[in-house]
This record gives sequence, structure tokens and C-alpha cells, in this order.
Amino acid sequence: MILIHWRDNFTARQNDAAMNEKNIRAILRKANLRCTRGRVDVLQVLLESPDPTTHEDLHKKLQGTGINRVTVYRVLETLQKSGIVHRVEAGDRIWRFAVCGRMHPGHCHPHFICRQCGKIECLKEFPMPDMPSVAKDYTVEEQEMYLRGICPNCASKIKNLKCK
Amino acid sequence: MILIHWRDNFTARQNDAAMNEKNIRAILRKANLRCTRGRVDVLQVLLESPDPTTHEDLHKKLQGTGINRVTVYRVLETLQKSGIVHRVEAGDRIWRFAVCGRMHPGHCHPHFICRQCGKIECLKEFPMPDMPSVAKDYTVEEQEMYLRGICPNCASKIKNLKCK
DNA sequence: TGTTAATATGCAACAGAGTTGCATATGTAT
DNA sequence: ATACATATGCAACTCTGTTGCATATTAACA
Repeated sequence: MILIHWRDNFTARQNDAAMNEKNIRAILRKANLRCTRGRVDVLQVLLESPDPTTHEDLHKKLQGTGINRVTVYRVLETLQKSGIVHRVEAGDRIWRFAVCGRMHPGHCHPHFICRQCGKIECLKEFPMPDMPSVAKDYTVEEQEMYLRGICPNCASKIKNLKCK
Repeated sequence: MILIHWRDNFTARQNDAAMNEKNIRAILRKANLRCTRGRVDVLQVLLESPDPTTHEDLHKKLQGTGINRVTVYRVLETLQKSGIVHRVEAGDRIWRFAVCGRMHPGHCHPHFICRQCGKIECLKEFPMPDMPSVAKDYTVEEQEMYLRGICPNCASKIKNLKCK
């Protein structure tokens, strides 16, 4: 499918802009969304971002395009609703967005929040744990998991300090 | 008439409250916190609340005490930091707080958010799933899980509608 | 019981991330 | 090319949570 295809290309970092835009448009069309300038740009930045991204970061990265800050909000809302991106809660009341993986709308992996540096990551390589065996009365449609602790970068820094 | 009736109820309630206050003070002392009026009151309301509670709700419930709104924020922050209550992210940028269970600081159970009615619940009877097998580079200290879908109440309402 | 130091609280003001309303622009189907 | 649905820019707003400072309060101690 198209989604998997463009992710592979992206991962290999061999895409050119035109090819990428083509794929981005395909994603939007698949979701029955218009391929507006704002949406293409936002989605491109998100695809290039390793980590979940805030409205503000997106706005900054796209300031050359003249996109309005409110439009960033609206685009992200639309993309989220259509299942293309997922929203991440970091506990600081700032929403962050990241592209969903593997045809999965919503969260399909845990997220890690470092209490030291504040970095927030999608743990894409790790599966969401099995749904807890909740009572049958609850209809569980989505599952989010957040892990908090020390990220590898901070851990190695702390380790280095200890070695001194 | 009404006043006397209320007073009788109040007296009975007062006895329960006194016992409860004793326990509350013990909790606070255990955490090396002062047993201030605000803290006792807030903790009491939280202990009586089946669901995670917002600052605003707490402030409303305690308006007879004259507690300042800012103090509600501060008390909750203090209680959270000391591990007595945990904070719940519902995705609406409003924090909710609930008492931690069973000597466990932080999250020790999943939370359920109903997309229909917005109700947010601690699923206390259900254990947090096993920590996902994240790479060893990550030091996982805390784990939060949120389940989203339809709560039993809304599910039965929808069912009733269907039966008509 | 009184004293005192640490810290909790009330108050007023503020910050900022996200939202709203409306006029205009734009994408796309025909 | 036209038309319609909706995306966007702009200005203003909302509201949840935070800050700073003066005063009140708790609890340890003598």
C-alpha cells in the first residue's frame, strides 16, 4: 500500500521533494481530504520530524510559507481526526503531533517522556502492550500508553558524570 | 425545621468526618506534610469522589470553606508530588486528580475516558499491564495508560436506543 | 504555654496554548 | 469556466494554570 511505501522511502532518505509531495497528496486523498498548501506543508514537516511536534514548532518551521498560526491548529486537528496523525499528551498542556505508523490510526506505540530533558518520543519499535482485560461493559476503542523516566541520552550523561 | 433537619444530618456526618479527618491527618503526616485546613479538606473531597476531580470541581465543593482557588492548585500539586494523589490526562487540557490506591504513588491502574459523555474513570480493579519490553537504554520509572471508548452507562443508553 | 521558623495561603495579576467568528481565498468536481 | 464546499487569514478572545508578595498558620521546641 501507499502508506507503507512512502514510509520506506522516507526511512531510506532517498526521496526528493516532488516525490514526497506526491506521496503526501496520496495520503490526503486517501483520507478524502483536500490537498491544501497548509496540509501538505504540515504533513511534510511531521514526516521529517523524529519526535512528536508542537503547534509552535510547526509554525516556526513553516514561517517561510506564511501559514497562519491558527491554520496550523486547524490542519493538525483535521489530520488527527482523519487518523493520519496522533496526538501526544506530555503532561505539560502542550499538544504534540506525530504521524501514525503502519496504517494505524491513533496510537499504535507507547510514548516515552524523559523527566530530565523533557524529550518526548514515539517508541515506534515497541508494540502497545496487550489490552488489559477490562470488564466487558467497557468498549475500548483506543489505547494510549506513556512511559516516564530517563531517556538514553540523559542516562549516558548521568553515567558520564558518575565516571568522573 | 429545615435547619434542624440539616443539623442532625450534619452531626451524623460530623462524626464520620472526625474519624475520616484522623485518617487524613495520618496520611499527610506519613508524607511529612503539614495538616493544613486546605489539605485536609481537599483530600477529603478526593477520597469521597469516585472519579478523578478537576481543580474547579474541588473549588466548588469547598467554597463553603473559603479556600482560595490558587490554594486548590497548590494543594493538589503538593499532594501529587508527595505521591498521595495522581494526575490524570484526559486530553482536554484540564487536569484531574484522584487518590492513589494501595500505597502506590503515581498511576497504578489504567484510566478510561468515554468519548460519548466525557466521563473519566480510574479503573482501579484492573492492573496496569506489564511494562512493555522497552530497550534497556530507557529507564522506565512510571507508566500511564488511557483507554478510550464507550463507558458502560453510554453503552447501555445506546443499546436502549437501538431497542426502540 | 509561648515563641519562632518554615511554609501555606489569599489576593491580584498574569501567561500562553488553544479557540472563535467572519470575510475572503482556494481546491476540485462538473 | 463555474460553482460550491471548505480552508485560511486575521483579530480577538477564553480559560486553565502560574507568579509574586504580604500575611496567616502549623508544629517543633523550650
